[in-house]
Amino acid sequence: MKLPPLHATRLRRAARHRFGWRKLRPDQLAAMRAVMKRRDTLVVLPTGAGKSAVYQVPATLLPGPTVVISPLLALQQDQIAALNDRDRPELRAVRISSAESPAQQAAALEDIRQGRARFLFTTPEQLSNPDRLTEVRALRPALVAVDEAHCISAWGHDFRPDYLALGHLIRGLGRPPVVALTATASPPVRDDIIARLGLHKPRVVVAGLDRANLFLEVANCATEDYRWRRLITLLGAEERPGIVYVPTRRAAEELSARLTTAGFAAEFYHGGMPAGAREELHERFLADQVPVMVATSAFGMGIDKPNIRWVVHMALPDAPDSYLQEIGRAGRDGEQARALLLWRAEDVGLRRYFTGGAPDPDELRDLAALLRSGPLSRTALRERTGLGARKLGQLVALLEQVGAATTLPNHRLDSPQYAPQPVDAATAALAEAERQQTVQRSRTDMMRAFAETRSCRGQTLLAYFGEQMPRPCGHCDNCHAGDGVPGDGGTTAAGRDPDDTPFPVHSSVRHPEWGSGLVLGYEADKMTVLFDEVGYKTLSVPVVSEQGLLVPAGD
DNA sequence: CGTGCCCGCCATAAGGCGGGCACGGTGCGTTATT
Repeated sequence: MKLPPLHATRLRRAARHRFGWRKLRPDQLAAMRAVMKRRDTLVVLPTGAGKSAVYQVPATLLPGPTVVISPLLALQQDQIAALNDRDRPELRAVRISSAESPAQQAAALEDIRQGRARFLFTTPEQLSNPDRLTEVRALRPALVAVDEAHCISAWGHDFRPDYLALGHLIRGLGRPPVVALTATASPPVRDDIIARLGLHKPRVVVAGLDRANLFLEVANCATEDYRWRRLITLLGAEERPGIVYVPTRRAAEELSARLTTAGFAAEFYHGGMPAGAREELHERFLADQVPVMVATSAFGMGIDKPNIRWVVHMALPDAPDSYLQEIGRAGRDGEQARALLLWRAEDVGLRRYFTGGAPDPDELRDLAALLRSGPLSRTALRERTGLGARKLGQLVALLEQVGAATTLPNHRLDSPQYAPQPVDAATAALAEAERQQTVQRSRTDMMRAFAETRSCRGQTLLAYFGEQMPRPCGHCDNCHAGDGVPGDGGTTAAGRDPDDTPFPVHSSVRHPEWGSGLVLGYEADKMTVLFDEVGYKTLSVPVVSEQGLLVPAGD
């Protein structure tokens, strides 16, 4: 027997009366109900599917303010404006960040305290200040919403180290229930989010990864010139606006200039531009004043625009995670949209570079030894070791993961009580770095496999995310070329015999060489398995069956 | 890992070529200076 839909009526009423949303989709409602029951929740929904609603509607019903942790100040700005435009005190949002003066920050806290505002937007960096944490804790938040939660996994290791500590920081807030939200999270990223935030038996809601109105297309480009001509062909045929993703800042500037010269008005956007210019471009794009945006991956997070007609990639992305997120910005209005990937084998080199090489064991050892001499600030460590901030961050993160370093509340770094000897710490950290890089490389391998596959791209992409699609998607180039027409159920991939799937999806298996792994999915005669140590692998089902390569493993 | 650029080399001369080298993404916050 199913229990009656607790809270559903209240949630629907709040959505309608306070936000003007007449309908809630089942996945939204399921997530909201979990939040209402004070249960930790992880929500994976595409941009524009009403992710924000999942925390905003329950927030208006809970007895206390909601702390929203969101990675980008520009993104927060839009979300705050959207809430405050409704001009209802129970929806008012304030913010604490480096963009506010101390007086403004005090006023924001006071507004929450007095019940004049319900949402407090902030960053992990703010909360990592102990005084700040105490102030926010004193507000007795009823809910913590972590927006763009995949950043924990993507940025935590070195880029924004405070993301790594977010779980501890939330505990420091008195550990209210947590709802984590993201548009793309493959199984290991989900696990990472759950582990790092310390979510307790979370309700996981995943929906809408397949986008039927998005046509997926890939072209392997033998030359740079061919890549350019394919782009021009699309620009000549399609409406505006659209986004062209390029791998480097320089490429963004050069390509937009070249396009403009060729008669296709375009702007460029990347992380090296002044904040003011970025903000202005962002707004102009939203206002339909930028027909073609040529950008690095800096552009797009939180872009909530319904009418983007196409997204072109001028290089192989680093992983299907980023790819899905970037193409997911197209066709949010439900109208037809295109995702075209123009790639070359040479693109992989840049990805290799960004993945990074092996850290220096001597540097690791010396750093571990230095930490044993007592707590030191990052600045002091930089001076003593001569390492740059980025590199030091990487090494410290690795040492933390092997128990040879710890961050104190005052931000100083210290050696834990039972830390391993520096030499052993270095060895362990090196192994950990290798494992991380192997997994990251395997993600790029999967991106390349997606680009090279001759079977349904929708199925291939979803298999990576551990979602089964029973039939070919019908909205990719390979489906349209005739392999596996959807709906007839009788040919190739669509007509797979259940006997051809020797292990259930999401079951654990063991490989003699690669160790334990998780079956993510099947498409055509291939199966995708995510191994703990070596990352993603695609195996031939007949070979696995004939040679008994995999055996079931306990969880 | 791959690309693009500079430099020097060779030597009928001019331009072509090889070696060497720099560069390559994502942003919070703080602080010193205009």
